[in-house]
Amino acid sequence: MTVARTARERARQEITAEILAAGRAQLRRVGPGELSLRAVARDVGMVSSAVYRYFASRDELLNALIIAAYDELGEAAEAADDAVQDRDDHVARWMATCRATREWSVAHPHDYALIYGSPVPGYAAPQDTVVPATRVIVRLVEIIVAAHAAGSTTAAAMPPASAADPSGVVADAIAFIAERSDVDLETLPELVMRTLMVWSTIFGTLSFELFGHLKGSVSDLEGYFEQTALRLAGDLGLA
Amino acid sequence: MTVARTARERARQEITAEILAAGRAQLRRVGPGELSLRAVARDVGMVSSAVYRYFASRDELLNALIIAAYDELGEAAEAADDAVQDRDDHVARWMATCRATREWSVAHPHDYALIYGSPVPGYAAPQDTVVPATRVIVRLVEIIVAAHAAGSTTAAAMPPASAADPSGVVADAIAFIAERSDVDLETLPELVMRTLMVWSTIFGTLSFELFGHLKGSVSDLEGYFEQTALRLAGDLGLA
DNA sequence: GCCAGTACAAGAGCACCGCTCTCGTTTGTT
DNA sequence: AACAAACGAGAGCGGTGCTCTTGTACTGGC
Repeated sequence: MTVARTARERARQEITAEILAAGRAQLRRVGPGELSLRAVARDVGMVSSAVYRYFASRDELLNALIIAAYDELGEAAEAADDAVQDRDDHVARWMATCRATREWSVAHPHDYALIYGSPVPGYAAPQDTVVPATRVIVRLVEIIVAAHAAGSTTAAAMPPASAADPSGVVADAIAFIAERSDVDLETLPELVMRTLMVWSTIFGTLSFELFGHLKGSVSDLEGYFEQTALRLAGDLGLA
Repeated sequence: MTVARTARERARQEITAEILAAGRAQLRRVGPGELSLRAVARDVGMVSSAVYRYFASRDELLNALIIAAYDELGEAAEAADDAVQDRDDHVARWMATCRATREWSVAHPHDYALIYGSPVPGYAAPQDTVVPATRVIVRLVEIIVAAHAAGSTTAAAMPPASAADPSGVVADAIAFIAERSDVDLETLPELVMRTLMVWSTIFGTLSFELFGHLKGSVSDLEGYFEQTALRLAGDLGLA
């Protein structure tokens, strides 16, 4: 896989990694919109045109950085869940995963903006970002499913009287999960609906925090996120 | 207020409005990051340096566009609520306001990205954006308060057993509302907490939709938003 | 071991960007 | 009428993404 045959191939891999690292370093200082390919080139001691041997355009470089950011965030979230001793304490696992997600986001605001802010390249995210982008939500779904399999309250599985059956709008999401795991959620459309909503709430909350929309309304941002995550766990029936 | 004394002042107002309009027109084609002050100048038949007589920098122009976008969105949301005949049908008012918010956002994706995407200028949003930015949430709070004053179920006013008292983290938000209206929510911290969460869910959902994060999970985006808004109304006790 | 062929880094250059400065001209005030 | 302020145009600076050309170092086949 990562075996580098010739010296040239090895060098190519190393330099590609160096450019990527310089890009990530620059993202610690400036936002995605201000990230300059020329500046990255300078940081690695190259002339700007040389970088084009490794990335066809600035957008392609940004795309690689997007994938790296998704992977790092997914890694952090999964590690936090894995670290929970009692695998049956689903609330603890949920909170650990949520906390890790926020902590990574707060620590890497520009990376967060890169993946969850307004898309800078085109509108269509390239296909190769899909898998790394799903790591956090896939893990969250695993926790939710485990909790419900263990007999957590099915309160969240019942739609409110006023709302229509969500089967139609969540069909794609159910298929999405079915493709990626052996979990079949077809009999729990309301739970899937709630999961999508909770997912939106988590990243809506983080976007609000990181983009400054909570300024003036919430000062204890960590405490607010904690309270939010707790209520979301309750909404999902993670007793 | 808008009375223009001299011809020069009148011209200044008109040209400022022209520049702003050209900027908004450009936002229909490109995103905030690609908005070019020089292109805006060309559109209004000026040389780029002349624009600096009206806006000190590109960021200041963007800031004016942000305020305009906030105001347009707030206007759309308020108009939708005002159009509901039965003022006591709080669910109808809630849904109308939510729908209008989504409709404006979908119709103006670049304006949406400008105000709810990653902030392009600095980190601190200038003070003069605060008031227009609050129009939607202030209206939503009015509906929620009206519903609870009318005796809607107080289910949402009770925190789940597992979650701590949210009074601490929502204190600023309560003060924020108290400053802007004669509503006192100090006795309903859980409702305020839920309102903040719901607010995050709405814009988290819209950001996910507009920034492409629901691609592959939800195809009927309008239906999904509708179902989401209905459940949020339920969560808030808008019986 | 030599020789194509190829990957590579560097440099010049293009069009565009935000922004500054200067220079006449127009407008409003005294 | 005289002065000052506001204004539009132009040139120019340093920066950007990207392309093209040029010379060089490496690689695989003979």
